[in-house]
Amino acid sequence: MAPNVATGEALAERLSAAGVRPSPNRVLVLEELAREANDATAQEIHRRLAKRDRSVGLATVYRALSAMSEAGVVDELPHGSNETCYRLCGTGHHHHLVCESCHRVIELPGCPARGWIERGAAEAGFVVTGHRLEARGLCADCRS
Amino acid sequence: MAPNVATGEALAERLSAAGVRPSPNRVLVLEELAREANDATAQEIHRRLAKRDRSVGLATVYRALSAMSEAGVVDELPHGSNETCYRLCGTGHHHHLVCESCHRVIELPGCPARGWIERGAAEAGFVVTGHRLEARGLCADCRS
DNA sequence: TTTAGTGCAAAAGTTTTGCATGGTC
DNA sequence: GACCATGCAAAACTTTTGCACTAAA
Repeated sequence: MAPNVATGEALAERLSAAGVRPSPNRVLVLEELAREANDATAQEIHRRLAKRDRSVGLATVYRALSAMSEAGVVDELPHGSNETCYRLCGTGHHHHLVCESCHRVIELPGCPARGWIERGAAEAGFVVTGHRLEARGLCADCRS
Repeated sequence: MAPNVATGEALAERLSAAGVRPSPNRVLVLEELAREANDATAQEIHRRLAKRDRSVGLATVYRALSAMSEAGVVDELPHGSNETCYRLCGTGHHHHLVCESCHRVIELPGCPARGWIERGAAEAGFVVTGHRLEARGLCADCRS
């Protein structure tokens, strides 16, 4: 089954709501991301769209992801490598558990870190603007 | 004052202990990192060494940082941008609070996330191999 | 008519690799 | 000699930018 069932229209609305004009290409990029349960790079999305005869210029893919990430429509998951991964996630505050081997992504809802960070930050005279928590592991499939 | 007072010898020992042969160039790179309270990229280290007439080939800097990071001697802090930052940190488990404006780095000792991750992972059938938590904020200086 | 979006090619920037050389065990 | 570390230059890649063109408000 499709990992993230969402029509183009629903996704377009999501863009509008976030203040990003839902141009055809942006919706295509977001659709492609919605078909992927895990994460994907700009290059991957570009390649996949091309394979489906929905080719979108690479620069446009980058610009689209950038805009959507800025607007909070997609998450940026920079897990270590030198390419940026993107994912279409749930809307609540959550963190990620990523399989090191197959890149499967699990959302962990909630957060254990907020208060802890605030306390440490106050001590150091910092004002916290955000945080990211990412866990690595091996999924059941990749362990066997 | 030097942010991280450490002689070349002490650093060399640290490398040996981690199973990285303390070649002169590796020690130079590590020394340069020790002079920096916050974080630095491979390019920065390369540039700074050159300025101090201790020039080390760029490829060597990359290879050194790679090896030391692998061995756990230095931390890799991939905070978003497309360049990798490195830092010479304390040895205990800790996380980082980074100033968005000046890149000042504070270590927050301890960890609020371990148990929480383990619980979520067990539910999803994952085995956890590690995690990273990074907080962003503004330091006192940058707020004024 | 004015603005925003797009494709293409070129540019910029970081990181990696190949290879020849020199040092070390 | 075998192995590791190194420098240099070239390559590989990802991402950004400039520019001309098109579609849309």
